[in-house]
Amino acid sequence: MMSKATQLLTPIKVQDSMEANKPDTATRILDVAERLFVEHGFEATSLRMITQQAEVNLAAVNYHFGSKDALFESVFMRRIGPFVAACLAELDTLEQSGQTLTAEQLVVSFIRPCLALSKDPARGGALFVRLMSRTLVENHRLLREALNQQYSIFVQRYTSAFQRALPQFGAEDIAWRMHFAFSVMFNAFAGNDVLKIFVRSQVVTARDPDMIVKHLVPFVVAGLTAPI
Amino acid sequence: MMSKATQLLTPIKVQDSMEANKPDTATRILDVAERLFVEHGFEATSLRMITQQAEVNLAAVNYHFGSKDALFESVFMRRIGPFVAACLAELDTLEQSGQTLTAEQLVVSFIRPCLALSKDPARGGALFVRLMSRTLVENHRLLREALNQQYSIFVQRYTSAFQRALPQFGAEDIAWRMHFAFSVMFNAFAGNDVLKIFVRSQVVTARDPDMIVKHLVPFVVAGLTAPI
DNA sequence: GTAAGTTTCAAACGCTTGTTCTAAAGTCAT
DNA sequence: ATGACTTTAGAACAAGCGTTTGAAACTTAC
Repeated sequence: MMSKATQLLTPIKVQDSMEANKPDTATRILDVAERLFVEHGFEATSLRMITQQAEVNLAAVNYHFGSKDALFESVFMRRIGPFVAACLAELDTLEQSGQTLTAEQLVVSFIRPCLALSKDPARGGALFVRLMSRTLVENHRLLREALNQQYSIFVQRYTSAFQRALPQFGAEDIAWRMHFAFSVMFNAFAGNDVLKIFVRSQVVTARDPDMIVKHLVPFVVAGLTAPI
Repeated sequence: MMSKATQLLTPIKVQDSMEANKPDTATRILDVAERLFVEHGFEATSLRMITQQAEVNLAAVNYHFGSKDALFESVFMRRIGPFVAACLAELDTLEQSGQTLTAEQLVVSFIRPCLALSKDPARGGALFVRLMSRTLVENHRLLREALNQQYSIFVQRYTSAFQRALPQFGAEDIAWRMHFAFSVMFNAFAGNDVLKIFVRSQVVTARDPDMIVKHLVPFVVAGLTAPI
């Protein structure tokens, strides 16, 4: 297997324009695995399902990624870095303006990257948010180990930003409200409509991202800023 | 296998007080399966894990329930009926008072049964709410088929109640806000803290149900009633 | 053209899965 | 105690799982 450093130095291969403009093996595996992990979950997705749909050999997964666990980690890591970076960039821009930030601005700084993600199929579209919500509820090894401290800066930055935006609340109140706020935002973009447990289809099944935002922002901001 | 009708007519068996006051085979399977389905998910829970922990024979699951799928359905159905009934009973009590209901009253009418569930180990404690959130994100066959229309009364009752409590909003706005409200309430009781993706432990890990409610109600009510 | 390195491929490995089968054990009314 | 019925028990089943192997095919550099 090519090392990671070697990969970066390798010149980009020009594809035969005739038959295959499809991406290379590893990328095809990542794309298919991402979709199937979201649709069926980690355990219910077999390597044979992945390799068949990606049109690669069964052994290719273990060759390129080492194991099914490592494949999941690669799928997740491919997206989370750019996503967190996008959120932090939004925060940077806001804070550089010097003005006192509102809760709404902070909410939007998180929602905007979600929205961009939802509209960009090249970055997996809305799949990654759904993958995160699945990964969360499936309580993956990945979350308890590798990932845990690596992106803690995300929560730290938002926590201190919200503490400055909502100085009337104590640290514990802020933590609770952030928990609720991010919970509803994540699930909104992931399309987890709890009420669909009880009825066949809700209005949310349309899932126009702009529509989500339009209704989501007032709800979350009101919840965050409500007097105790 | 005993038919369902026969089961209801069978007199309750007096247990030997000496060694086994543990419940009968089917109940023990249901209890263990409920816990393991919540902990590991449906696919990652094997019948052998269940039967070993329940201290019953492997074949007992297929004998009493027919299949693993049917076992899951039984686990779910055992809880959902009483839960929905509790919510509707709260609604009945409120509406019989004749007064105009507030959004907060409606929120509490849902939260109170969640709270009662969380505090009653005999009814699975907080497990059932977690099971629902897992079932939702795992997109189970059960939800797409059997369950779907059976408890639609739940959503109907809350929808019309919220429409009366918040007459300033249109039907679509109500639907969106209910989607958000129930999303955050479910995830709060299920303990799904999205931010724990990024940091090791949040304040929520304590999970004192009364603490959840104290912070949850103001957030949800503010979100529901916020001007558009 | 040769050799070294990289990637693909088919086949097989040992293991676990849900389910089934048949016999044994237990329960209960007559 | 007999016979009908219900429940438990251990063993086995075919099928699917993640992973490994070794050779073939391809690519790249000299």
